Amino acid sequence: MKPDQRDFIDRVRSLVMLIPVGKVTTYGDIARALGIRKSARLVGWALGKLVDEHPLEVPCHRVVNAQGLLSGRHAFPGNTMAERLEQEGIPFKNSNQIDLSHVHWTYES
DNA sequence: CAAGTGACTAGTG
DNA sequence: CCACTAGCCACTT
Repeated sequence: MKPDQRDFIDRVRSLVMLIPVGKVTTYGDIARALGIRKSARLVGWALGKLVDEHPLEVPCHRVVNAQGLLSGRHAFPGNTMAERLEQEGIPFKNSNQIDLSHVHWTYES
């Protein structure tokens, strides 16, 4: 793997580690925090790598798309993503969509 | 090298 | 609210 890709993945990892328990953020929010607003797809790509490399220490399940849909649920075994969110008290609208309005966390400070 | 496909999003009608 | 689009870039075919 290329060094710049390695760096990108590591930067995504450090940002994902900041998401508080019981809160979630979106691919676009992470992309904005990295200064690459238009490349939200790459954040999803990086998360896929992270769930392979650090399935337990990086809370990749706390990242959903801008509509609250669990678009990454297939990268986890079985129903792990929804189970972890449920465990943390995230309010669901239905089986694969959460209610972002009360638990949406961002990097603005 | 060309074209299709995503863990995406904001804009437009 | 839904459908469609452009922009994005790694990866596969």
